[in-house]
Amino acid sequence: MHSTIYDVANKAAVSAKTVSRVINNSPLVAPETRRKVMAAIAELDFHPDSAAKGLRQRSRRSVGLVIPYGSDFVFQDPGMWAQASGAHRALAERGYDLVLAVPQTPELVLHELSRLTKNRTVDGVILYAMEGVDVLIKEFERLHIRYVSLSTCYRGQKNNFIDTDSAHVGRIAARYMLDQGARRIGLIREPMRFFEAGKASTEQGFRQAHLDSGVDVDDSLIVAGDYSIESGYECALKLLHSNHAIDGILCVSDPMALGTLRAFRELGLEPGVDIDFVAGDDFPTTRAMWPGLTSIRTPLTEQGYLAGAMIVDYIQSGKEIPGRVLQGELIVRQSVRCRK
Amino acid sequence: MHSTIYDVANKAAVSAKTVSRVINNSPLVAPETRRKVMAAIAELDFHPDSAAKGLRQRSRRSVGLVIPYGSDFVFQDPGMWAQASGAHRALAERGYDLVLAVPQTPELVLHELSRLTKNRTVDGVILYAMEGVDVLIKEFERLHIRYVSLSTCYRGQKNNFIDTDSAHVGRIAARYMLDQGARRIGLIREPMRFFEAGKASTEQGFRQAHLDSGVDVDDSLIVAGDYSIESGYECALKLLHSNHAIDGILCVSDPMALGTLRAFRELGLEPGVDIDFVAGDDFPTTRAMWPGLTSIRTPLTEQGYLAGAMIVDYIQSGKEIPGRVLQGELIVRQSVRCRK
DNA sequence: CTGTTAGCGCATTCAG
DNA sequence: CTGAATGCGCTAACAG
Repeated sequence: MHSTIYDVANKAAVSAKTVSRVINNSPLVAPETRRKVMAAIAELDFHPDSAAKGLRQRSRRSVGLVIPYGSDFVFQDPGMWAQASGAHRALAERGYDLVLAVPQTPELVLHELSRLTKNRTVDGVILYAMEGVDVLIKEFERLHIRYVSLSTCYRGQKNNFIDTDSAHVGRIAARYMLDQGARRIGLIREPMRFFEAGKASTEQGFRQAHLDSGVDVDDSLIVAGDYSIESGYECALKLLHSNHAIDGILCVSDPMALGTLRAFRELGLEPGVDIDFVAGDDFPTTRAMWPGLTSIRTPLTEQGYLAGAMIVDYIQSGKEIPGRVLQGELIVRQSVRCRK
Repeated sequence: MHSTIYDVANKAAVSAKTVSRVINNSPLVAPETRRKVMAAIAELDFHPDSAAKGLRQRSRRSVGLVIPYGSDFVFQDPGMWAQASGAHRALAERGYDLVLAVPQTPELVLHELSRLTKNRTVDGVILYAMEGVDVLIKEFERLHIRYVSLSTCYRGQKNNFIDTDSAHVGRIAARYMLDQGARRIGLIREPMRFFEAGKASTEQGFRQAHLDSGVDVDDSLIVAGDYSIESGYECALKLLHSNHAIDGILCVSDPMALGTLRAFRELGLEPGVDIDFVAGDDFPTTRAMWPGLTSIRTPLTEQGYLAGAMIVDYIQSGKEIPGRVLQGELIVRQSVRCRK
């Protein structure tokens, strides 16, 4: 039913090895021979068996994308999909397939990774760095599992990661709001222990911006959400109902920004009119729902793309690659009032 | 570096075949032998090579998920994630990996599928049925590519699909609105030529409900969106700005519902107070952003799950499986007024 | 219950 | 430039 390299060799009246050379683009084939072989391949609709090839070449040409927090989280966070999208594209361009691995509990992560890598289903993995992965990474290094992490896995990590600079966006967003005249800004930040402890948080940049502007930070105006819409809603209500007069809110993620907008709506507040607001992520959902929101744009798709490119480099070269840190930017629209 | 089945056999002082039996859970192994082999496996940290196994057994234990419309669409539609999530879980439970295939253009779909299936990277595929796939399906059948489609690919398809009944939800949603006293309902429906031509649309159910209630349908109140937030916004504005007095809006998808809510907000309309509204999909985004919306809930995660289960059945049995149609339901909350 | 033989489909020697 | 032999790691088919 499926034809093999020998069928092609027979039809083209050459040896199997010659066919092999043709399909692997070896230059050591006479043009005429190549033509004959190509014709036979087309005629038989021959596709080299990836398992046989992988067995021989010890490479599966595929990469696992591992997200250690269960389907519900993965499949609902748009940021994760942006990263996955970028990774998929980089891999596809390089001839690698993307295998999704979504362990249902954190305990299963290492098991899943062992399976995928040790049985050579994949040549390497891209993994989402969250609190707790540092212990896994030690295992990976011991086991020579090739990985690239999205964000850093442990303090001082030098290689094999693509990170985004949270402190930077916190700083530029807060500075902008302060420059426009806001004085009491509420911050809805990422969860307290989501990333590894060494990673600079949005809050650090937020505080730095205040320091730079000579404005005091009120600790009670800093609250941490869990990236969900609900938590954005609750954090915003908490800030808005506190008896401190809030000037504006800076919210670091898109779903949480949506929750904040719900709180605004319920309280009859219009962002850019009654209160300053900087939203996170700048994803289509919020952008299209509330046009004109000034937002933080983090290059998540690019992060995924670079991670895909990096893991392939690593796999093919065998050499670890220095990590990279990406900078987000502030997209200024109309939700922060100018009162200078 | 990696140990093989022979290393294990040596250490356990048995033959390779016996090791093979142990790792494949054959009952034909003495308990004591099994114990010895297991110990050797653990000691050597042995994992059978998936390529070698696949080559021998002619099965890769993986399934492709093919979405023929490019990354941008795929990675942004929450309904797609829900389906992907369900499919992933079903496959994981059955020991199959999920390989993502996202051809960047419709023309590349067949090529991508050929590659994945003919070179045996995957044992079968789950594919998203959209207009145009019917020609692909003929190819698949000719090539014996095993597939299960999400929704039907061509009129009269009997096997290998998991569909959802659009007409049904259109009918129950419209009937409910009519029962509550709405008389001029705008419908924001799915794109006109998104699914195969034979598939009953929401509009058909919508019309049937009107027929059942003896209420005339005004054709100008039926508009088709493209599943995006923007199109929901534009469709809603079109309906609301028409000089027909609109009672309510029925919107079949969640992102379009979000766009509709933006239109409501801009016009100062409160759903459930100033206008009736039934939203689509009932995804977290809209549900958490606007609590209290009466919504259509389509079991998309279940659809993906069943598709994953079905493709594995098909792969393992070699027999085509009769298709299934899933019914959505109406989740009644507070966005439709009762005026009886 | 266990072992031997052979070969899945391809690519790597090493010769021509 | 081309081909013959050999084996990647595993498991069917057959013995015992």
